[in-house]
Amino acid sequence: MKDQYHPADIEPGVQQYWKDHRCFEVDEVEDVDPYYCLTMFPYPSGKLHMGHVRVLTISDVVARYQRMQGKHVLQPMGWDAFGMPAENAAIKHGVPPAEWTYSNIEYMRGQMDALGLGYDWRREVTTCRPDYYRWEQWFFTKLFEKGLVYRKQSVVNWDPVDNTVLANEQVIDGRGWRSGALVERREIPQWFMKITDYADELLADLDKLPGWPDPVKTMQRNWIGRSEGLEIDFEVDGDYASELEATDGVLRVFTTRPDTLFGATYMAVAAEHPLAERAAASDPKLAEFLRECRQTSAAEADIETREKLGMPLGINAIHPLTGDPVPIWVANFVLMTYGTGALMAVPGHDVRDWEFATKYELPIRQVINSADDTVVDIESAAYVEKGVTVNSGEFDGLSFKAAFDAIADALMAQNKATRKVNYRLRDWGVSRQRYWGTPIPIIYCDDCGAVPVPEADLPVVLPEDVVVSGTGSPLKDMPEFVHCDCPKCGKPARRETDTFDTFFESSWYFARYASYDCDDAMLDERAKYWLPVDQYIGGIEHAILHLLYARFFQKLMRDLGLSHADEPFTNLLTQGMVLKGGRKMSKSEGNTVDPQALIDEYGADTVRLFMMFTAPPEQALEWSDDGVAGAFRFLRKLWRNVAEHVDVGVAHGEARATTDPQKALRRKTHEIIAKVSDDVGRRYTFNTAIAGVMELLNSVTAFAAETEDDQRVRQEALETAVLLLSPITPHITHELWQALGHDDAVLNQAWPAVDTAALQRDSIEFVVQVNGKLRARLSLAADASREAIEAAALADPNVQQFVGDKAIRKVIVVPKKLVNLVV
RNA sequence: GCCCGGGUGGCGGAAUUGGUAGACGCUGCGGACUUAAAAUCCGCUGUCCGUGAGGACGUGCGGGUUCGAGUCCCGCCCCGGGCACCA
Repeated sequence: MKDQYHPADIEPGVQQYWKDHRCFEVDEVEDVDPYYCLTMFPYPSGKLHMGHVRVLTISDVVARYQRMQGKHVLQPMGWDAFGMPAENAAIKHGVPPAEWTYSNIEYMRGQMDALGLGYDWRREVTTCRPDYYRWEQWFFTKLFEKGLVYRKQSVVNWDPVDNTVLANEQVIDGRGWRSGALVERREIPQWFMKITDYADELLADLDKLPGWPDPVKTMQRNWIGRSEGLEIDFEVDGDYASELEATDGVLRVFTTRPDTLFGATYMAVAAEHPLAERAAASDPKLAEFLRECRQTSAAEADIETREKLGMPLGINAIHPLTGDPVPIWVANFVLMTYGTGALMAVPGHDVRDWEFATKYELPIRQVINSADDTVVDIESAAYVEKGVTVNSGEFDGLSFKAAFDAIADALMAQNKATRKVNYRLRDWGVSRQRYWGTPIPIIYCDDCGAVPVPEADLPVVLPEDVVVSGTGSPLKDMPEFVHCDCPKCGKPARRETDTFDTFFESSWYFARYASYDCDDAMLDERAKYWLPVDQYIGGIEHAILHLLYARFFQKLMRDLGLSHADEPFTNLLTQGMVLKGGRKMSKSEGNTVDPQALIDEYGADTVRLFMMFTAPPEQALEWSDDGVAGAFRFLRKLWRNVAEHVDVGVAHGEARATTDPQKALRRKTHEIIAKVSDDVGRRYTFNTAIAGVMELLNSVTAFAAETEDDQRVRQEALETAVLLLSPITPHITHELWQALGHDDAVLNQAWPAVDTAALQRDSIEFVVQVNGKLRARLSLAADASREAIEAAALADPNVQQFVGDKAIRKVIVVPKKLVNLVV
């Protein structure tokens, strides 16, 4: 073999070997243990960025490790190919979105191959192709038939100058990114999916996912936000029957704290609430205020962080138990989309209500006292703990639960309340007023209303040869697309021009990989073979939306009989971002690193090794050019060690250790096998696994091989290093494995096993502490008795100095580790 | 604003169940080899005191629990992710 490591000479050849031998093409064979390893598929933005390289490498390492565990591993790849960037590129460069997308895919696929990623490319899925999206159109029509989709008015960001809907990302400091105009919230009709029908199951099944990180499950629980409370009806003084039609003529509010009902001193409604609009009709100041309220993006973060403002409507509600008038205000922090768009404000016992009441000098009433001796002073702050009711008439002196029940019963007896489970989770709005997406398969007929496109007419193909101008959807300007006949009555009708949210495509692609070439159904039997995904890997930024939608889709597919699994992903690994200079790598920051340049300079193995060594996968990774060079140095050192070893001679056969250096190297070899197996197989801490192999190689370097036995022990150590590294750096280890005298490929080898006999130690180092501070280290027999350990510790001169003539009060011995003398 | 993370040497990080803080790598400094450079190898590298042995301090800040806290508890500060139309 060559004595120098030249990755450019070996990597293309190894990749060709995998291709020629179809190493990563897997079918549904029996009597094997299938393992489905999946990476979140990328958006084809142009070139791979370092975040891609990181997640793709992590997945490839897992897939190759599982293969060495004897699993029948599927690792597919595809493209989340619809989305806004393609439209932006089209506006900027005049390239049709389809052409731009397909050429990006070609380029990025080549980069993935150059990284040595082991995919079954036969199964490639591209979401902008009709053979993919036809099935989600079909799926949508099935859900329509089941009543799981519906159309309603919903808020969007409206740019009044460009006359177009903007994504939250396109609103910068409250203004449209192109026009600079102040953005307003506007309501338009949109399609929704009833994810709230599945809220309870989505919540409960989180407990069936031990392989998911706890923070992700907590975020999803909080996002679903189940709360048990009471819907309370407040009569409104005056005739507002038509404004309150949706809530049976009353102002209906949801609260989780009915025990504080007597402390409600005002009501607050959203700016979009019909009562506010009615009041504004005869009050120009109020109308102006509502207009200002609407002048913000629809993003919750914007609404929640702006200054809390309000105005009285001049309308009173009537307290359902006291009969007192309660003024109704409009407030800019009340969300029309949560609950009923109205709330009862209890400033004494809610932080936000307290601040609002203080600002507008509204009354603050204490109706809860502490259950212990804590002093409650609602003049200085809201008291939000659950306690005992006061100032609540006949309901005084009750605990939270008792007051909740008593007040609920009293109201329900008068038909003024209903026990209600409320969710923070809202139904999923899937309509987008954009071109580059899946056409929503609906036809509008003046007589028949919204009619789903019949299966025989699917797919509704998105025209790809278009000019995108940036104002409005090009589909609206294409009569040949819009004009059609009603599938029900045959009269002229109009086709829906909105497209699906791109989360729609990414909510089921994991299943389609199994049935990638099925052209008569969305999924077939093969989905049952592979699903659920054993290991799913992707960015933490997807912890809520994508992962919740995919879980929802899996349940929908199950309920339509397409799949058997309740949950799509058994184990989840969320990887952190790649940073440079402490900031996210991005074009706008101007701090990107091109993976291709690195592959050209150092080879794919170095890039992979650096990515895996520099940080554990869940943490953010700080980029370092010096670190890449260090990774390359390590591979060069590994190569040189093997080259020098085989130069002496390949030494197959049992590695017998008789001398102390032989025993030490064998012990190190097997300690490292144990450590790396745990790090890769259980902990997914690839950084510490690599550190372990580095330690092993340091031991090999320090080992002088003179005898034939020495040579065998060194052979074992080097083979171990090569096998343990092979999932991470598959090209160099492919070459080195053959150099070490093997004909078969390293990727088909079994993961090495620990020889427990090699781990034996005669003595163990104990740490001696006096009052918890380290004072000595002692080498003692592994089976030393407690008394012997204590005696040896006391005999140490440094320990004696710190014990002195003080009495020993206590001795704590941690077996095989530590002894602490408390004086 | 709300939900979820994170903060350890000059740097990335390690410390897996409350038990030796700083593994491994990078950087830097010193040395070997070389005509020279590259490459490679060896030594040192948390701060302070000390020739040394060793000692004091030290894991964002302030308190607490414990024989013992980077790790657990309470209160803060700062940074990152998400907030439903970026993907």
